[in-house]
Amino acid sequence: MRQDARENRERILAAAEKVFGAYGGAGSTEEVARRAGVGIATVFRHFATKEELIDAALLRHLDQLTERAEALTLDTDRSVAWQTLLRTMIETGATKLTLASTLDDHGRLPRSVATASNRLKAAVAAVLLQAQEAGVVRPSVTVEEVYLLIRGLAQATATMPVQPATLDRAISVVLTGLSR
Amino acid sequence: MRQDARENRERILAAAEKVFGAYGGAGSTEEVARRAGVGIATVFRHFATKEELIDAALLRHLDQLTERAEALTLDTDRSVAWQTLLRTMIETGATKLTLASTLDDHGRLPRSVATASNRLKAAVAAVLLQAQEAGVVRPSVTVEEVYLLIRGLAQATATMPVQPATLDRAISVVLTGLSR
Amino acid sequence: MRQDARENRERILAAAEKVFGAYGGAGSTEEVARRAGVGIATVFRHFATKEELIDAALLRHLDQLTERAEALTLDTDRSVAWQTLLRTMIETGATKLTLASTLDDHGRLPRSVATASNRLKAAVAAVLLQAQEAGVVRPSVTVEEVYLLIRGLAQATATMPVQPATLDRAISVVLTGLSR
Amino acid sequence: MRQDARENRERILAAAEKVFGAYGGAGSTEEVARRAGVGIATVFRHFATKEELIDAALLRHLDQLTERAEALTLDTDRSVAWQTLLRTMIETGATKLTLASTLDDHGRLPRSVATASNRLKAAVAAVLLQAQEAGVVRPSVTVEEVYLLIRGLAQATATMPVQPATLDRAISVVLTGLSR
DNA sequence: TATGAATGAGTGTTCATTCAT
DNA sequence: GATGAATGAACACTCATTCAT
Repeated sequence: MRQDARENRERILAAAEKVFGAYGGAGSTEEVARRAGVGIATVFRHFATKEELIDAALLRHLDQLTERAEALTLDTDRSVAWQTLLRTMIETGATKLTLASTLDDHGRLPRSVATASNRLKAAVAAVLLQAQEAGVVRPSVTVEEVYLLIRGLAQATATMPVQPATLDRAISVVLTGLSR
Repeated sequence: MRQDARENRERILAAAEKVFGAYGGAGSTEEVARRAGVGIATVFRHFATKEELIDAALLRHLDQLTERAEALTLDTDRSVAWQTLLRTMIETGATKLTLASTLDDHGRLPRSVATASNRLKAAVAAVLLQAQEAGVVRPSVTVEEVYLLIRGLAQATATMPVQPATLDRAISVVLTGLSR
Repeated sequence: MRQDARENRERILAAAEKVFGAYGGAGSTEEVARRAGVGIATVFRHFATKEELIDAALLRHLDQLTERAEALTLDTDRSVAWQTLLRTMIETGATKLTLASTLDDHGRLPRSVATASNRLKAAVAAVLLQAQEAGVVRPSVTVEEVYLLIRGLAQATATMPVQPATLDRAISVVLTGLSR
Repeated sequence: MRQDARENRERILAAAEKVFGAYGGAGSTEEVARRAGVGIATVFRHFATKEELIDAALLRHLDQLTERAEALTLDTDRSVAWQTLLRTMIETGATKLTLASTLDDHGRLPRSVATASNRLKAAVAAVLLQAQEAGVVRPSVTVEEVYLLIRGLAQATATMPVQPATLDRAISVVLTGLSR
């Protein structure tokens, strides 16, 4: 039964990511259950609260991004690694869920998510440092503003259809602005 | 009583701007009524529908921003005008733009709002052009990416507390990136 | 001003008859005001309560019918007078309003309406008596059942579209049933 | 819990029949819930809409009447069967038919209800035919006017208190009128 | 005096969460 | 352990009635 439970949990989280990603906190828990192919009570057995569910989905998402960022640390071409990181984070929409949960209860994001967020920030910082060492990014740049810029573009593209070319140009502007 | 009605309308719009700005479409109409100090039915007498209310608040906001942008066109120091515009839009536009984009996302966005949105974009384009003529911004830059960058930072700061210094640095990055 | 008030009162009553006749007690007071071309407050100045308004409209209607019935008493051909009365009462939909008000507060119709109703019943009784004297209606018949039959057909035709031919046949059945 | 749900559904329908029968479409869904002894949401889980609930209650009622009418077809004494049918439909059908007709008036009346209504009319036609064959009813009579007369008396008795004796006499008039 | 704006109680409906099977 | 039914609090919206001009 452990196995089944695990699978259910995964299915629920995946469904939650889609639902809350698409509709924000306005997405309904029943919709999540439906997409996951389980009963509503099962969702609540795994996650006591809607908020908890959103947070868990967010966590999963952040962890996945962290993994990717850490993988990029090993990349040899640091300029490429740096650009790839930015693009990846922006495009996978890291923050659709941040948006959802944050708007909901304004400013109260639970410790676990904060931690995951910091872990991600650290991973980004690592890649950033390498980029700075490689001279691709100005030394005075901090992770904070980088993170803010990434989150901004991620949210903006997540909430509105954006021409790929336009996004490219925006990213270019940021990369240029960071380089000197 | 025409006068009273006008005043109430204004109070309601102001309240709506706060409420929907803070909580997005999830904000409740009753909360708007409470903050405006009127009965719930009064809100609905002025705006037949929650959506209509949101749209009206949005419109008002966009118009205010447009006005500011147009005023900046007359500024003599174009570099300052340019920087001021960005900062203003990011700082004050924050939540309203989030809301606008949320509505847009799901295909809503009535003509009037779309029009106001375009008017604003045109005003921004005007200031941008002057900045380019003054050599403050690279000629190849388009309003589109500028707009995207503004919206991104606006949304990001709206949905999460951001250190003012961090925002400043992020804006600097953007300004630099746009300048060359 | 007396004159204006009178006119308004009439206009309001006429509008009320239409509105409540068509939608029953579900018709809205504002709709009445609109159709009467007056402000809502004017309606309430004339009739303190929605119920009062409905009752007044009903009253007017009953009085008009009574007048017609009394006129028919003077008719020389009593068979024709009798048939005409039935037809008239059924077709003018005497009871649309009865229905409306009665359903609303179930069983509580105010004295004034009861009185008017009785006056009408008396007028009908007069015509009935003449018909009985003329041998057109069986002597054992009472106003009560006649009234009930009229009200029934009136309500039925008022609440559903009925083929004129069908109504004619139904009336014939009643006339026949009453005659022997 | 299938069982419980079934029971609740029945309880809700029974309550709806009472409430809407008595107050028409003006009856409130909450009142239905209260009488059924369930929460309001339970009502809406079973019937997604007030209208759906009304329709379902109507359907149930029409089906019950049809059943009774069909049973009467088997009766040996056709005169008695005929009289019983009329009486039954007028006395029990009262409010539900009012309701049905009200809905119909405004063009509602979903297919399922229309179908049930036609089935009932067919059943009545069958009993009528037998009565005509038995010489109890004139051959030229149509279901249409019979139906209209029934509906009329049903509605009239539903909307106003009527002396049983008076109703009896009215029914007698109709029966006589139909017989020759 | 007539008007139109304001009001709050009420209605249908939804949704996160709990309970019985 | 999983299910789906039940629940009540909340929300958008309506309407008879009152108030200020």
